[in-house]
Amino acid sequence: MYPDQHRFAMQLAQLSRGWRAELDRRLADLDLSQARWLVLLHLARFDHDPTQRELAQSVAVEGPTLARLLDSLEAQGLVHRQPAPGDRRAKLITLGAPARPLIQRIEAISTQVRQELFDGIDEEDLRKCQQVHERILANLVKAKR
Amino acid sequence: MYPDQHRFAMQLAQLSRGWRAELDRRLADLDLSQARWLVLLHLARFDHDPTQRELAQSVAVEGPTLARLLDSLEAQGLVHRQPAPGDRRAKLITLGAPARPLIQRIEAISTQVRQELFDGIDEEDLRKCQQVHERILANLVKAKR
DNA sequence: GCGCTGTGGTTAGCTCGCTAATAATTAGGT
DNA sequence: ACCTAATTATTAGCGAGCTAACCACAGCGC
Repeated sequence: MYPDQHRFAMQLAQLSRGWRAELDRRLADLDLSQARWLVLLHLARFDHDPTQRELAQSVAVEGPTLARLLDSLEAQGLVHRQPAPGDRRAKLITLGAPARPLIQRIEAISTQVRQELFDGIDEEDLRKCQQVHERILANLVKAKR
Repeated sequence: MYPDQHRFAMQLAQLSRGWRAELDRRLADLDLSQARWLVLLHLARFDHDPTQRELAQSVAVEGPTLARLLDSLEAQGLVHRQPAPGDRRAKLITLGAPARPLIQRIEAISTQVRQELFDGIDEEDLRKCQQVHERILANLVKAKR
């Protein structure tokens, strides 16, 4: 048991906030905050038009959080909500035409940031780190019950 | 270059949110959200009464964020703001008497959570993971300029 | 001593996460 | 067929982070 474990959670919070802030900074001229960008990317990666529920799970966010993001994305004309055939409760989310070119730029910028932030980190260590994260996430699920 | 790096930031966000939520859940009966708890812990670890500035840096939070947290902690009688001798702008933050027993319980619970979440993770991997985090934080500072 | 610049703290207002409660609809059990 | 359960999305409201703008005071140069 080494002594710095109690810093772990704080490190996580700091990292997460800092990473997001840096992205926000570079995406500022696109009128897109990171939360909205993330929705677009996930949406673009689906091979079919997802329901809000599916999209929310993919982005790892709760329903209401996504709903509000979609409100603003829809207002910008970047996505559309369409009635889902076969289930009148659900809505399918589709990418609006103006979103396509944006997504290219977003993908480029986020990749760029990622590369800068991973600079000097051994790839093997990075992979291990992600495994640690996965494990903690799994433990988190266990803890909840 | 392996393909899952783009998940890293999302993993971070999910972890950070999940960890905090789990702590919140277990600390609910103390009338303390995790942000406030964290302030108390940092405060307790100082060897002198810090100014708000010092405390904010320790907690890794901006000034205004801390100010509001202190408002509510002070309202609960858990901390006090006292004029700093020698600088009439600054205020020293001191622990209120009712905070002492709370801190014991908080420390116990957070240690407990930490142990559960680290379950099954090799200590060496964990350390490596923290080093990766540190490096990214450092790169983040570089990126900002 | 006087004014400029910098620093500590607060206020106001934004984003984005959450839960709880609601409405509409679907699915299941009897 | 019908009543109850569960599911989809939304609304309302809270917590916690941030920046920008502000005041009060410190520190410095001249």
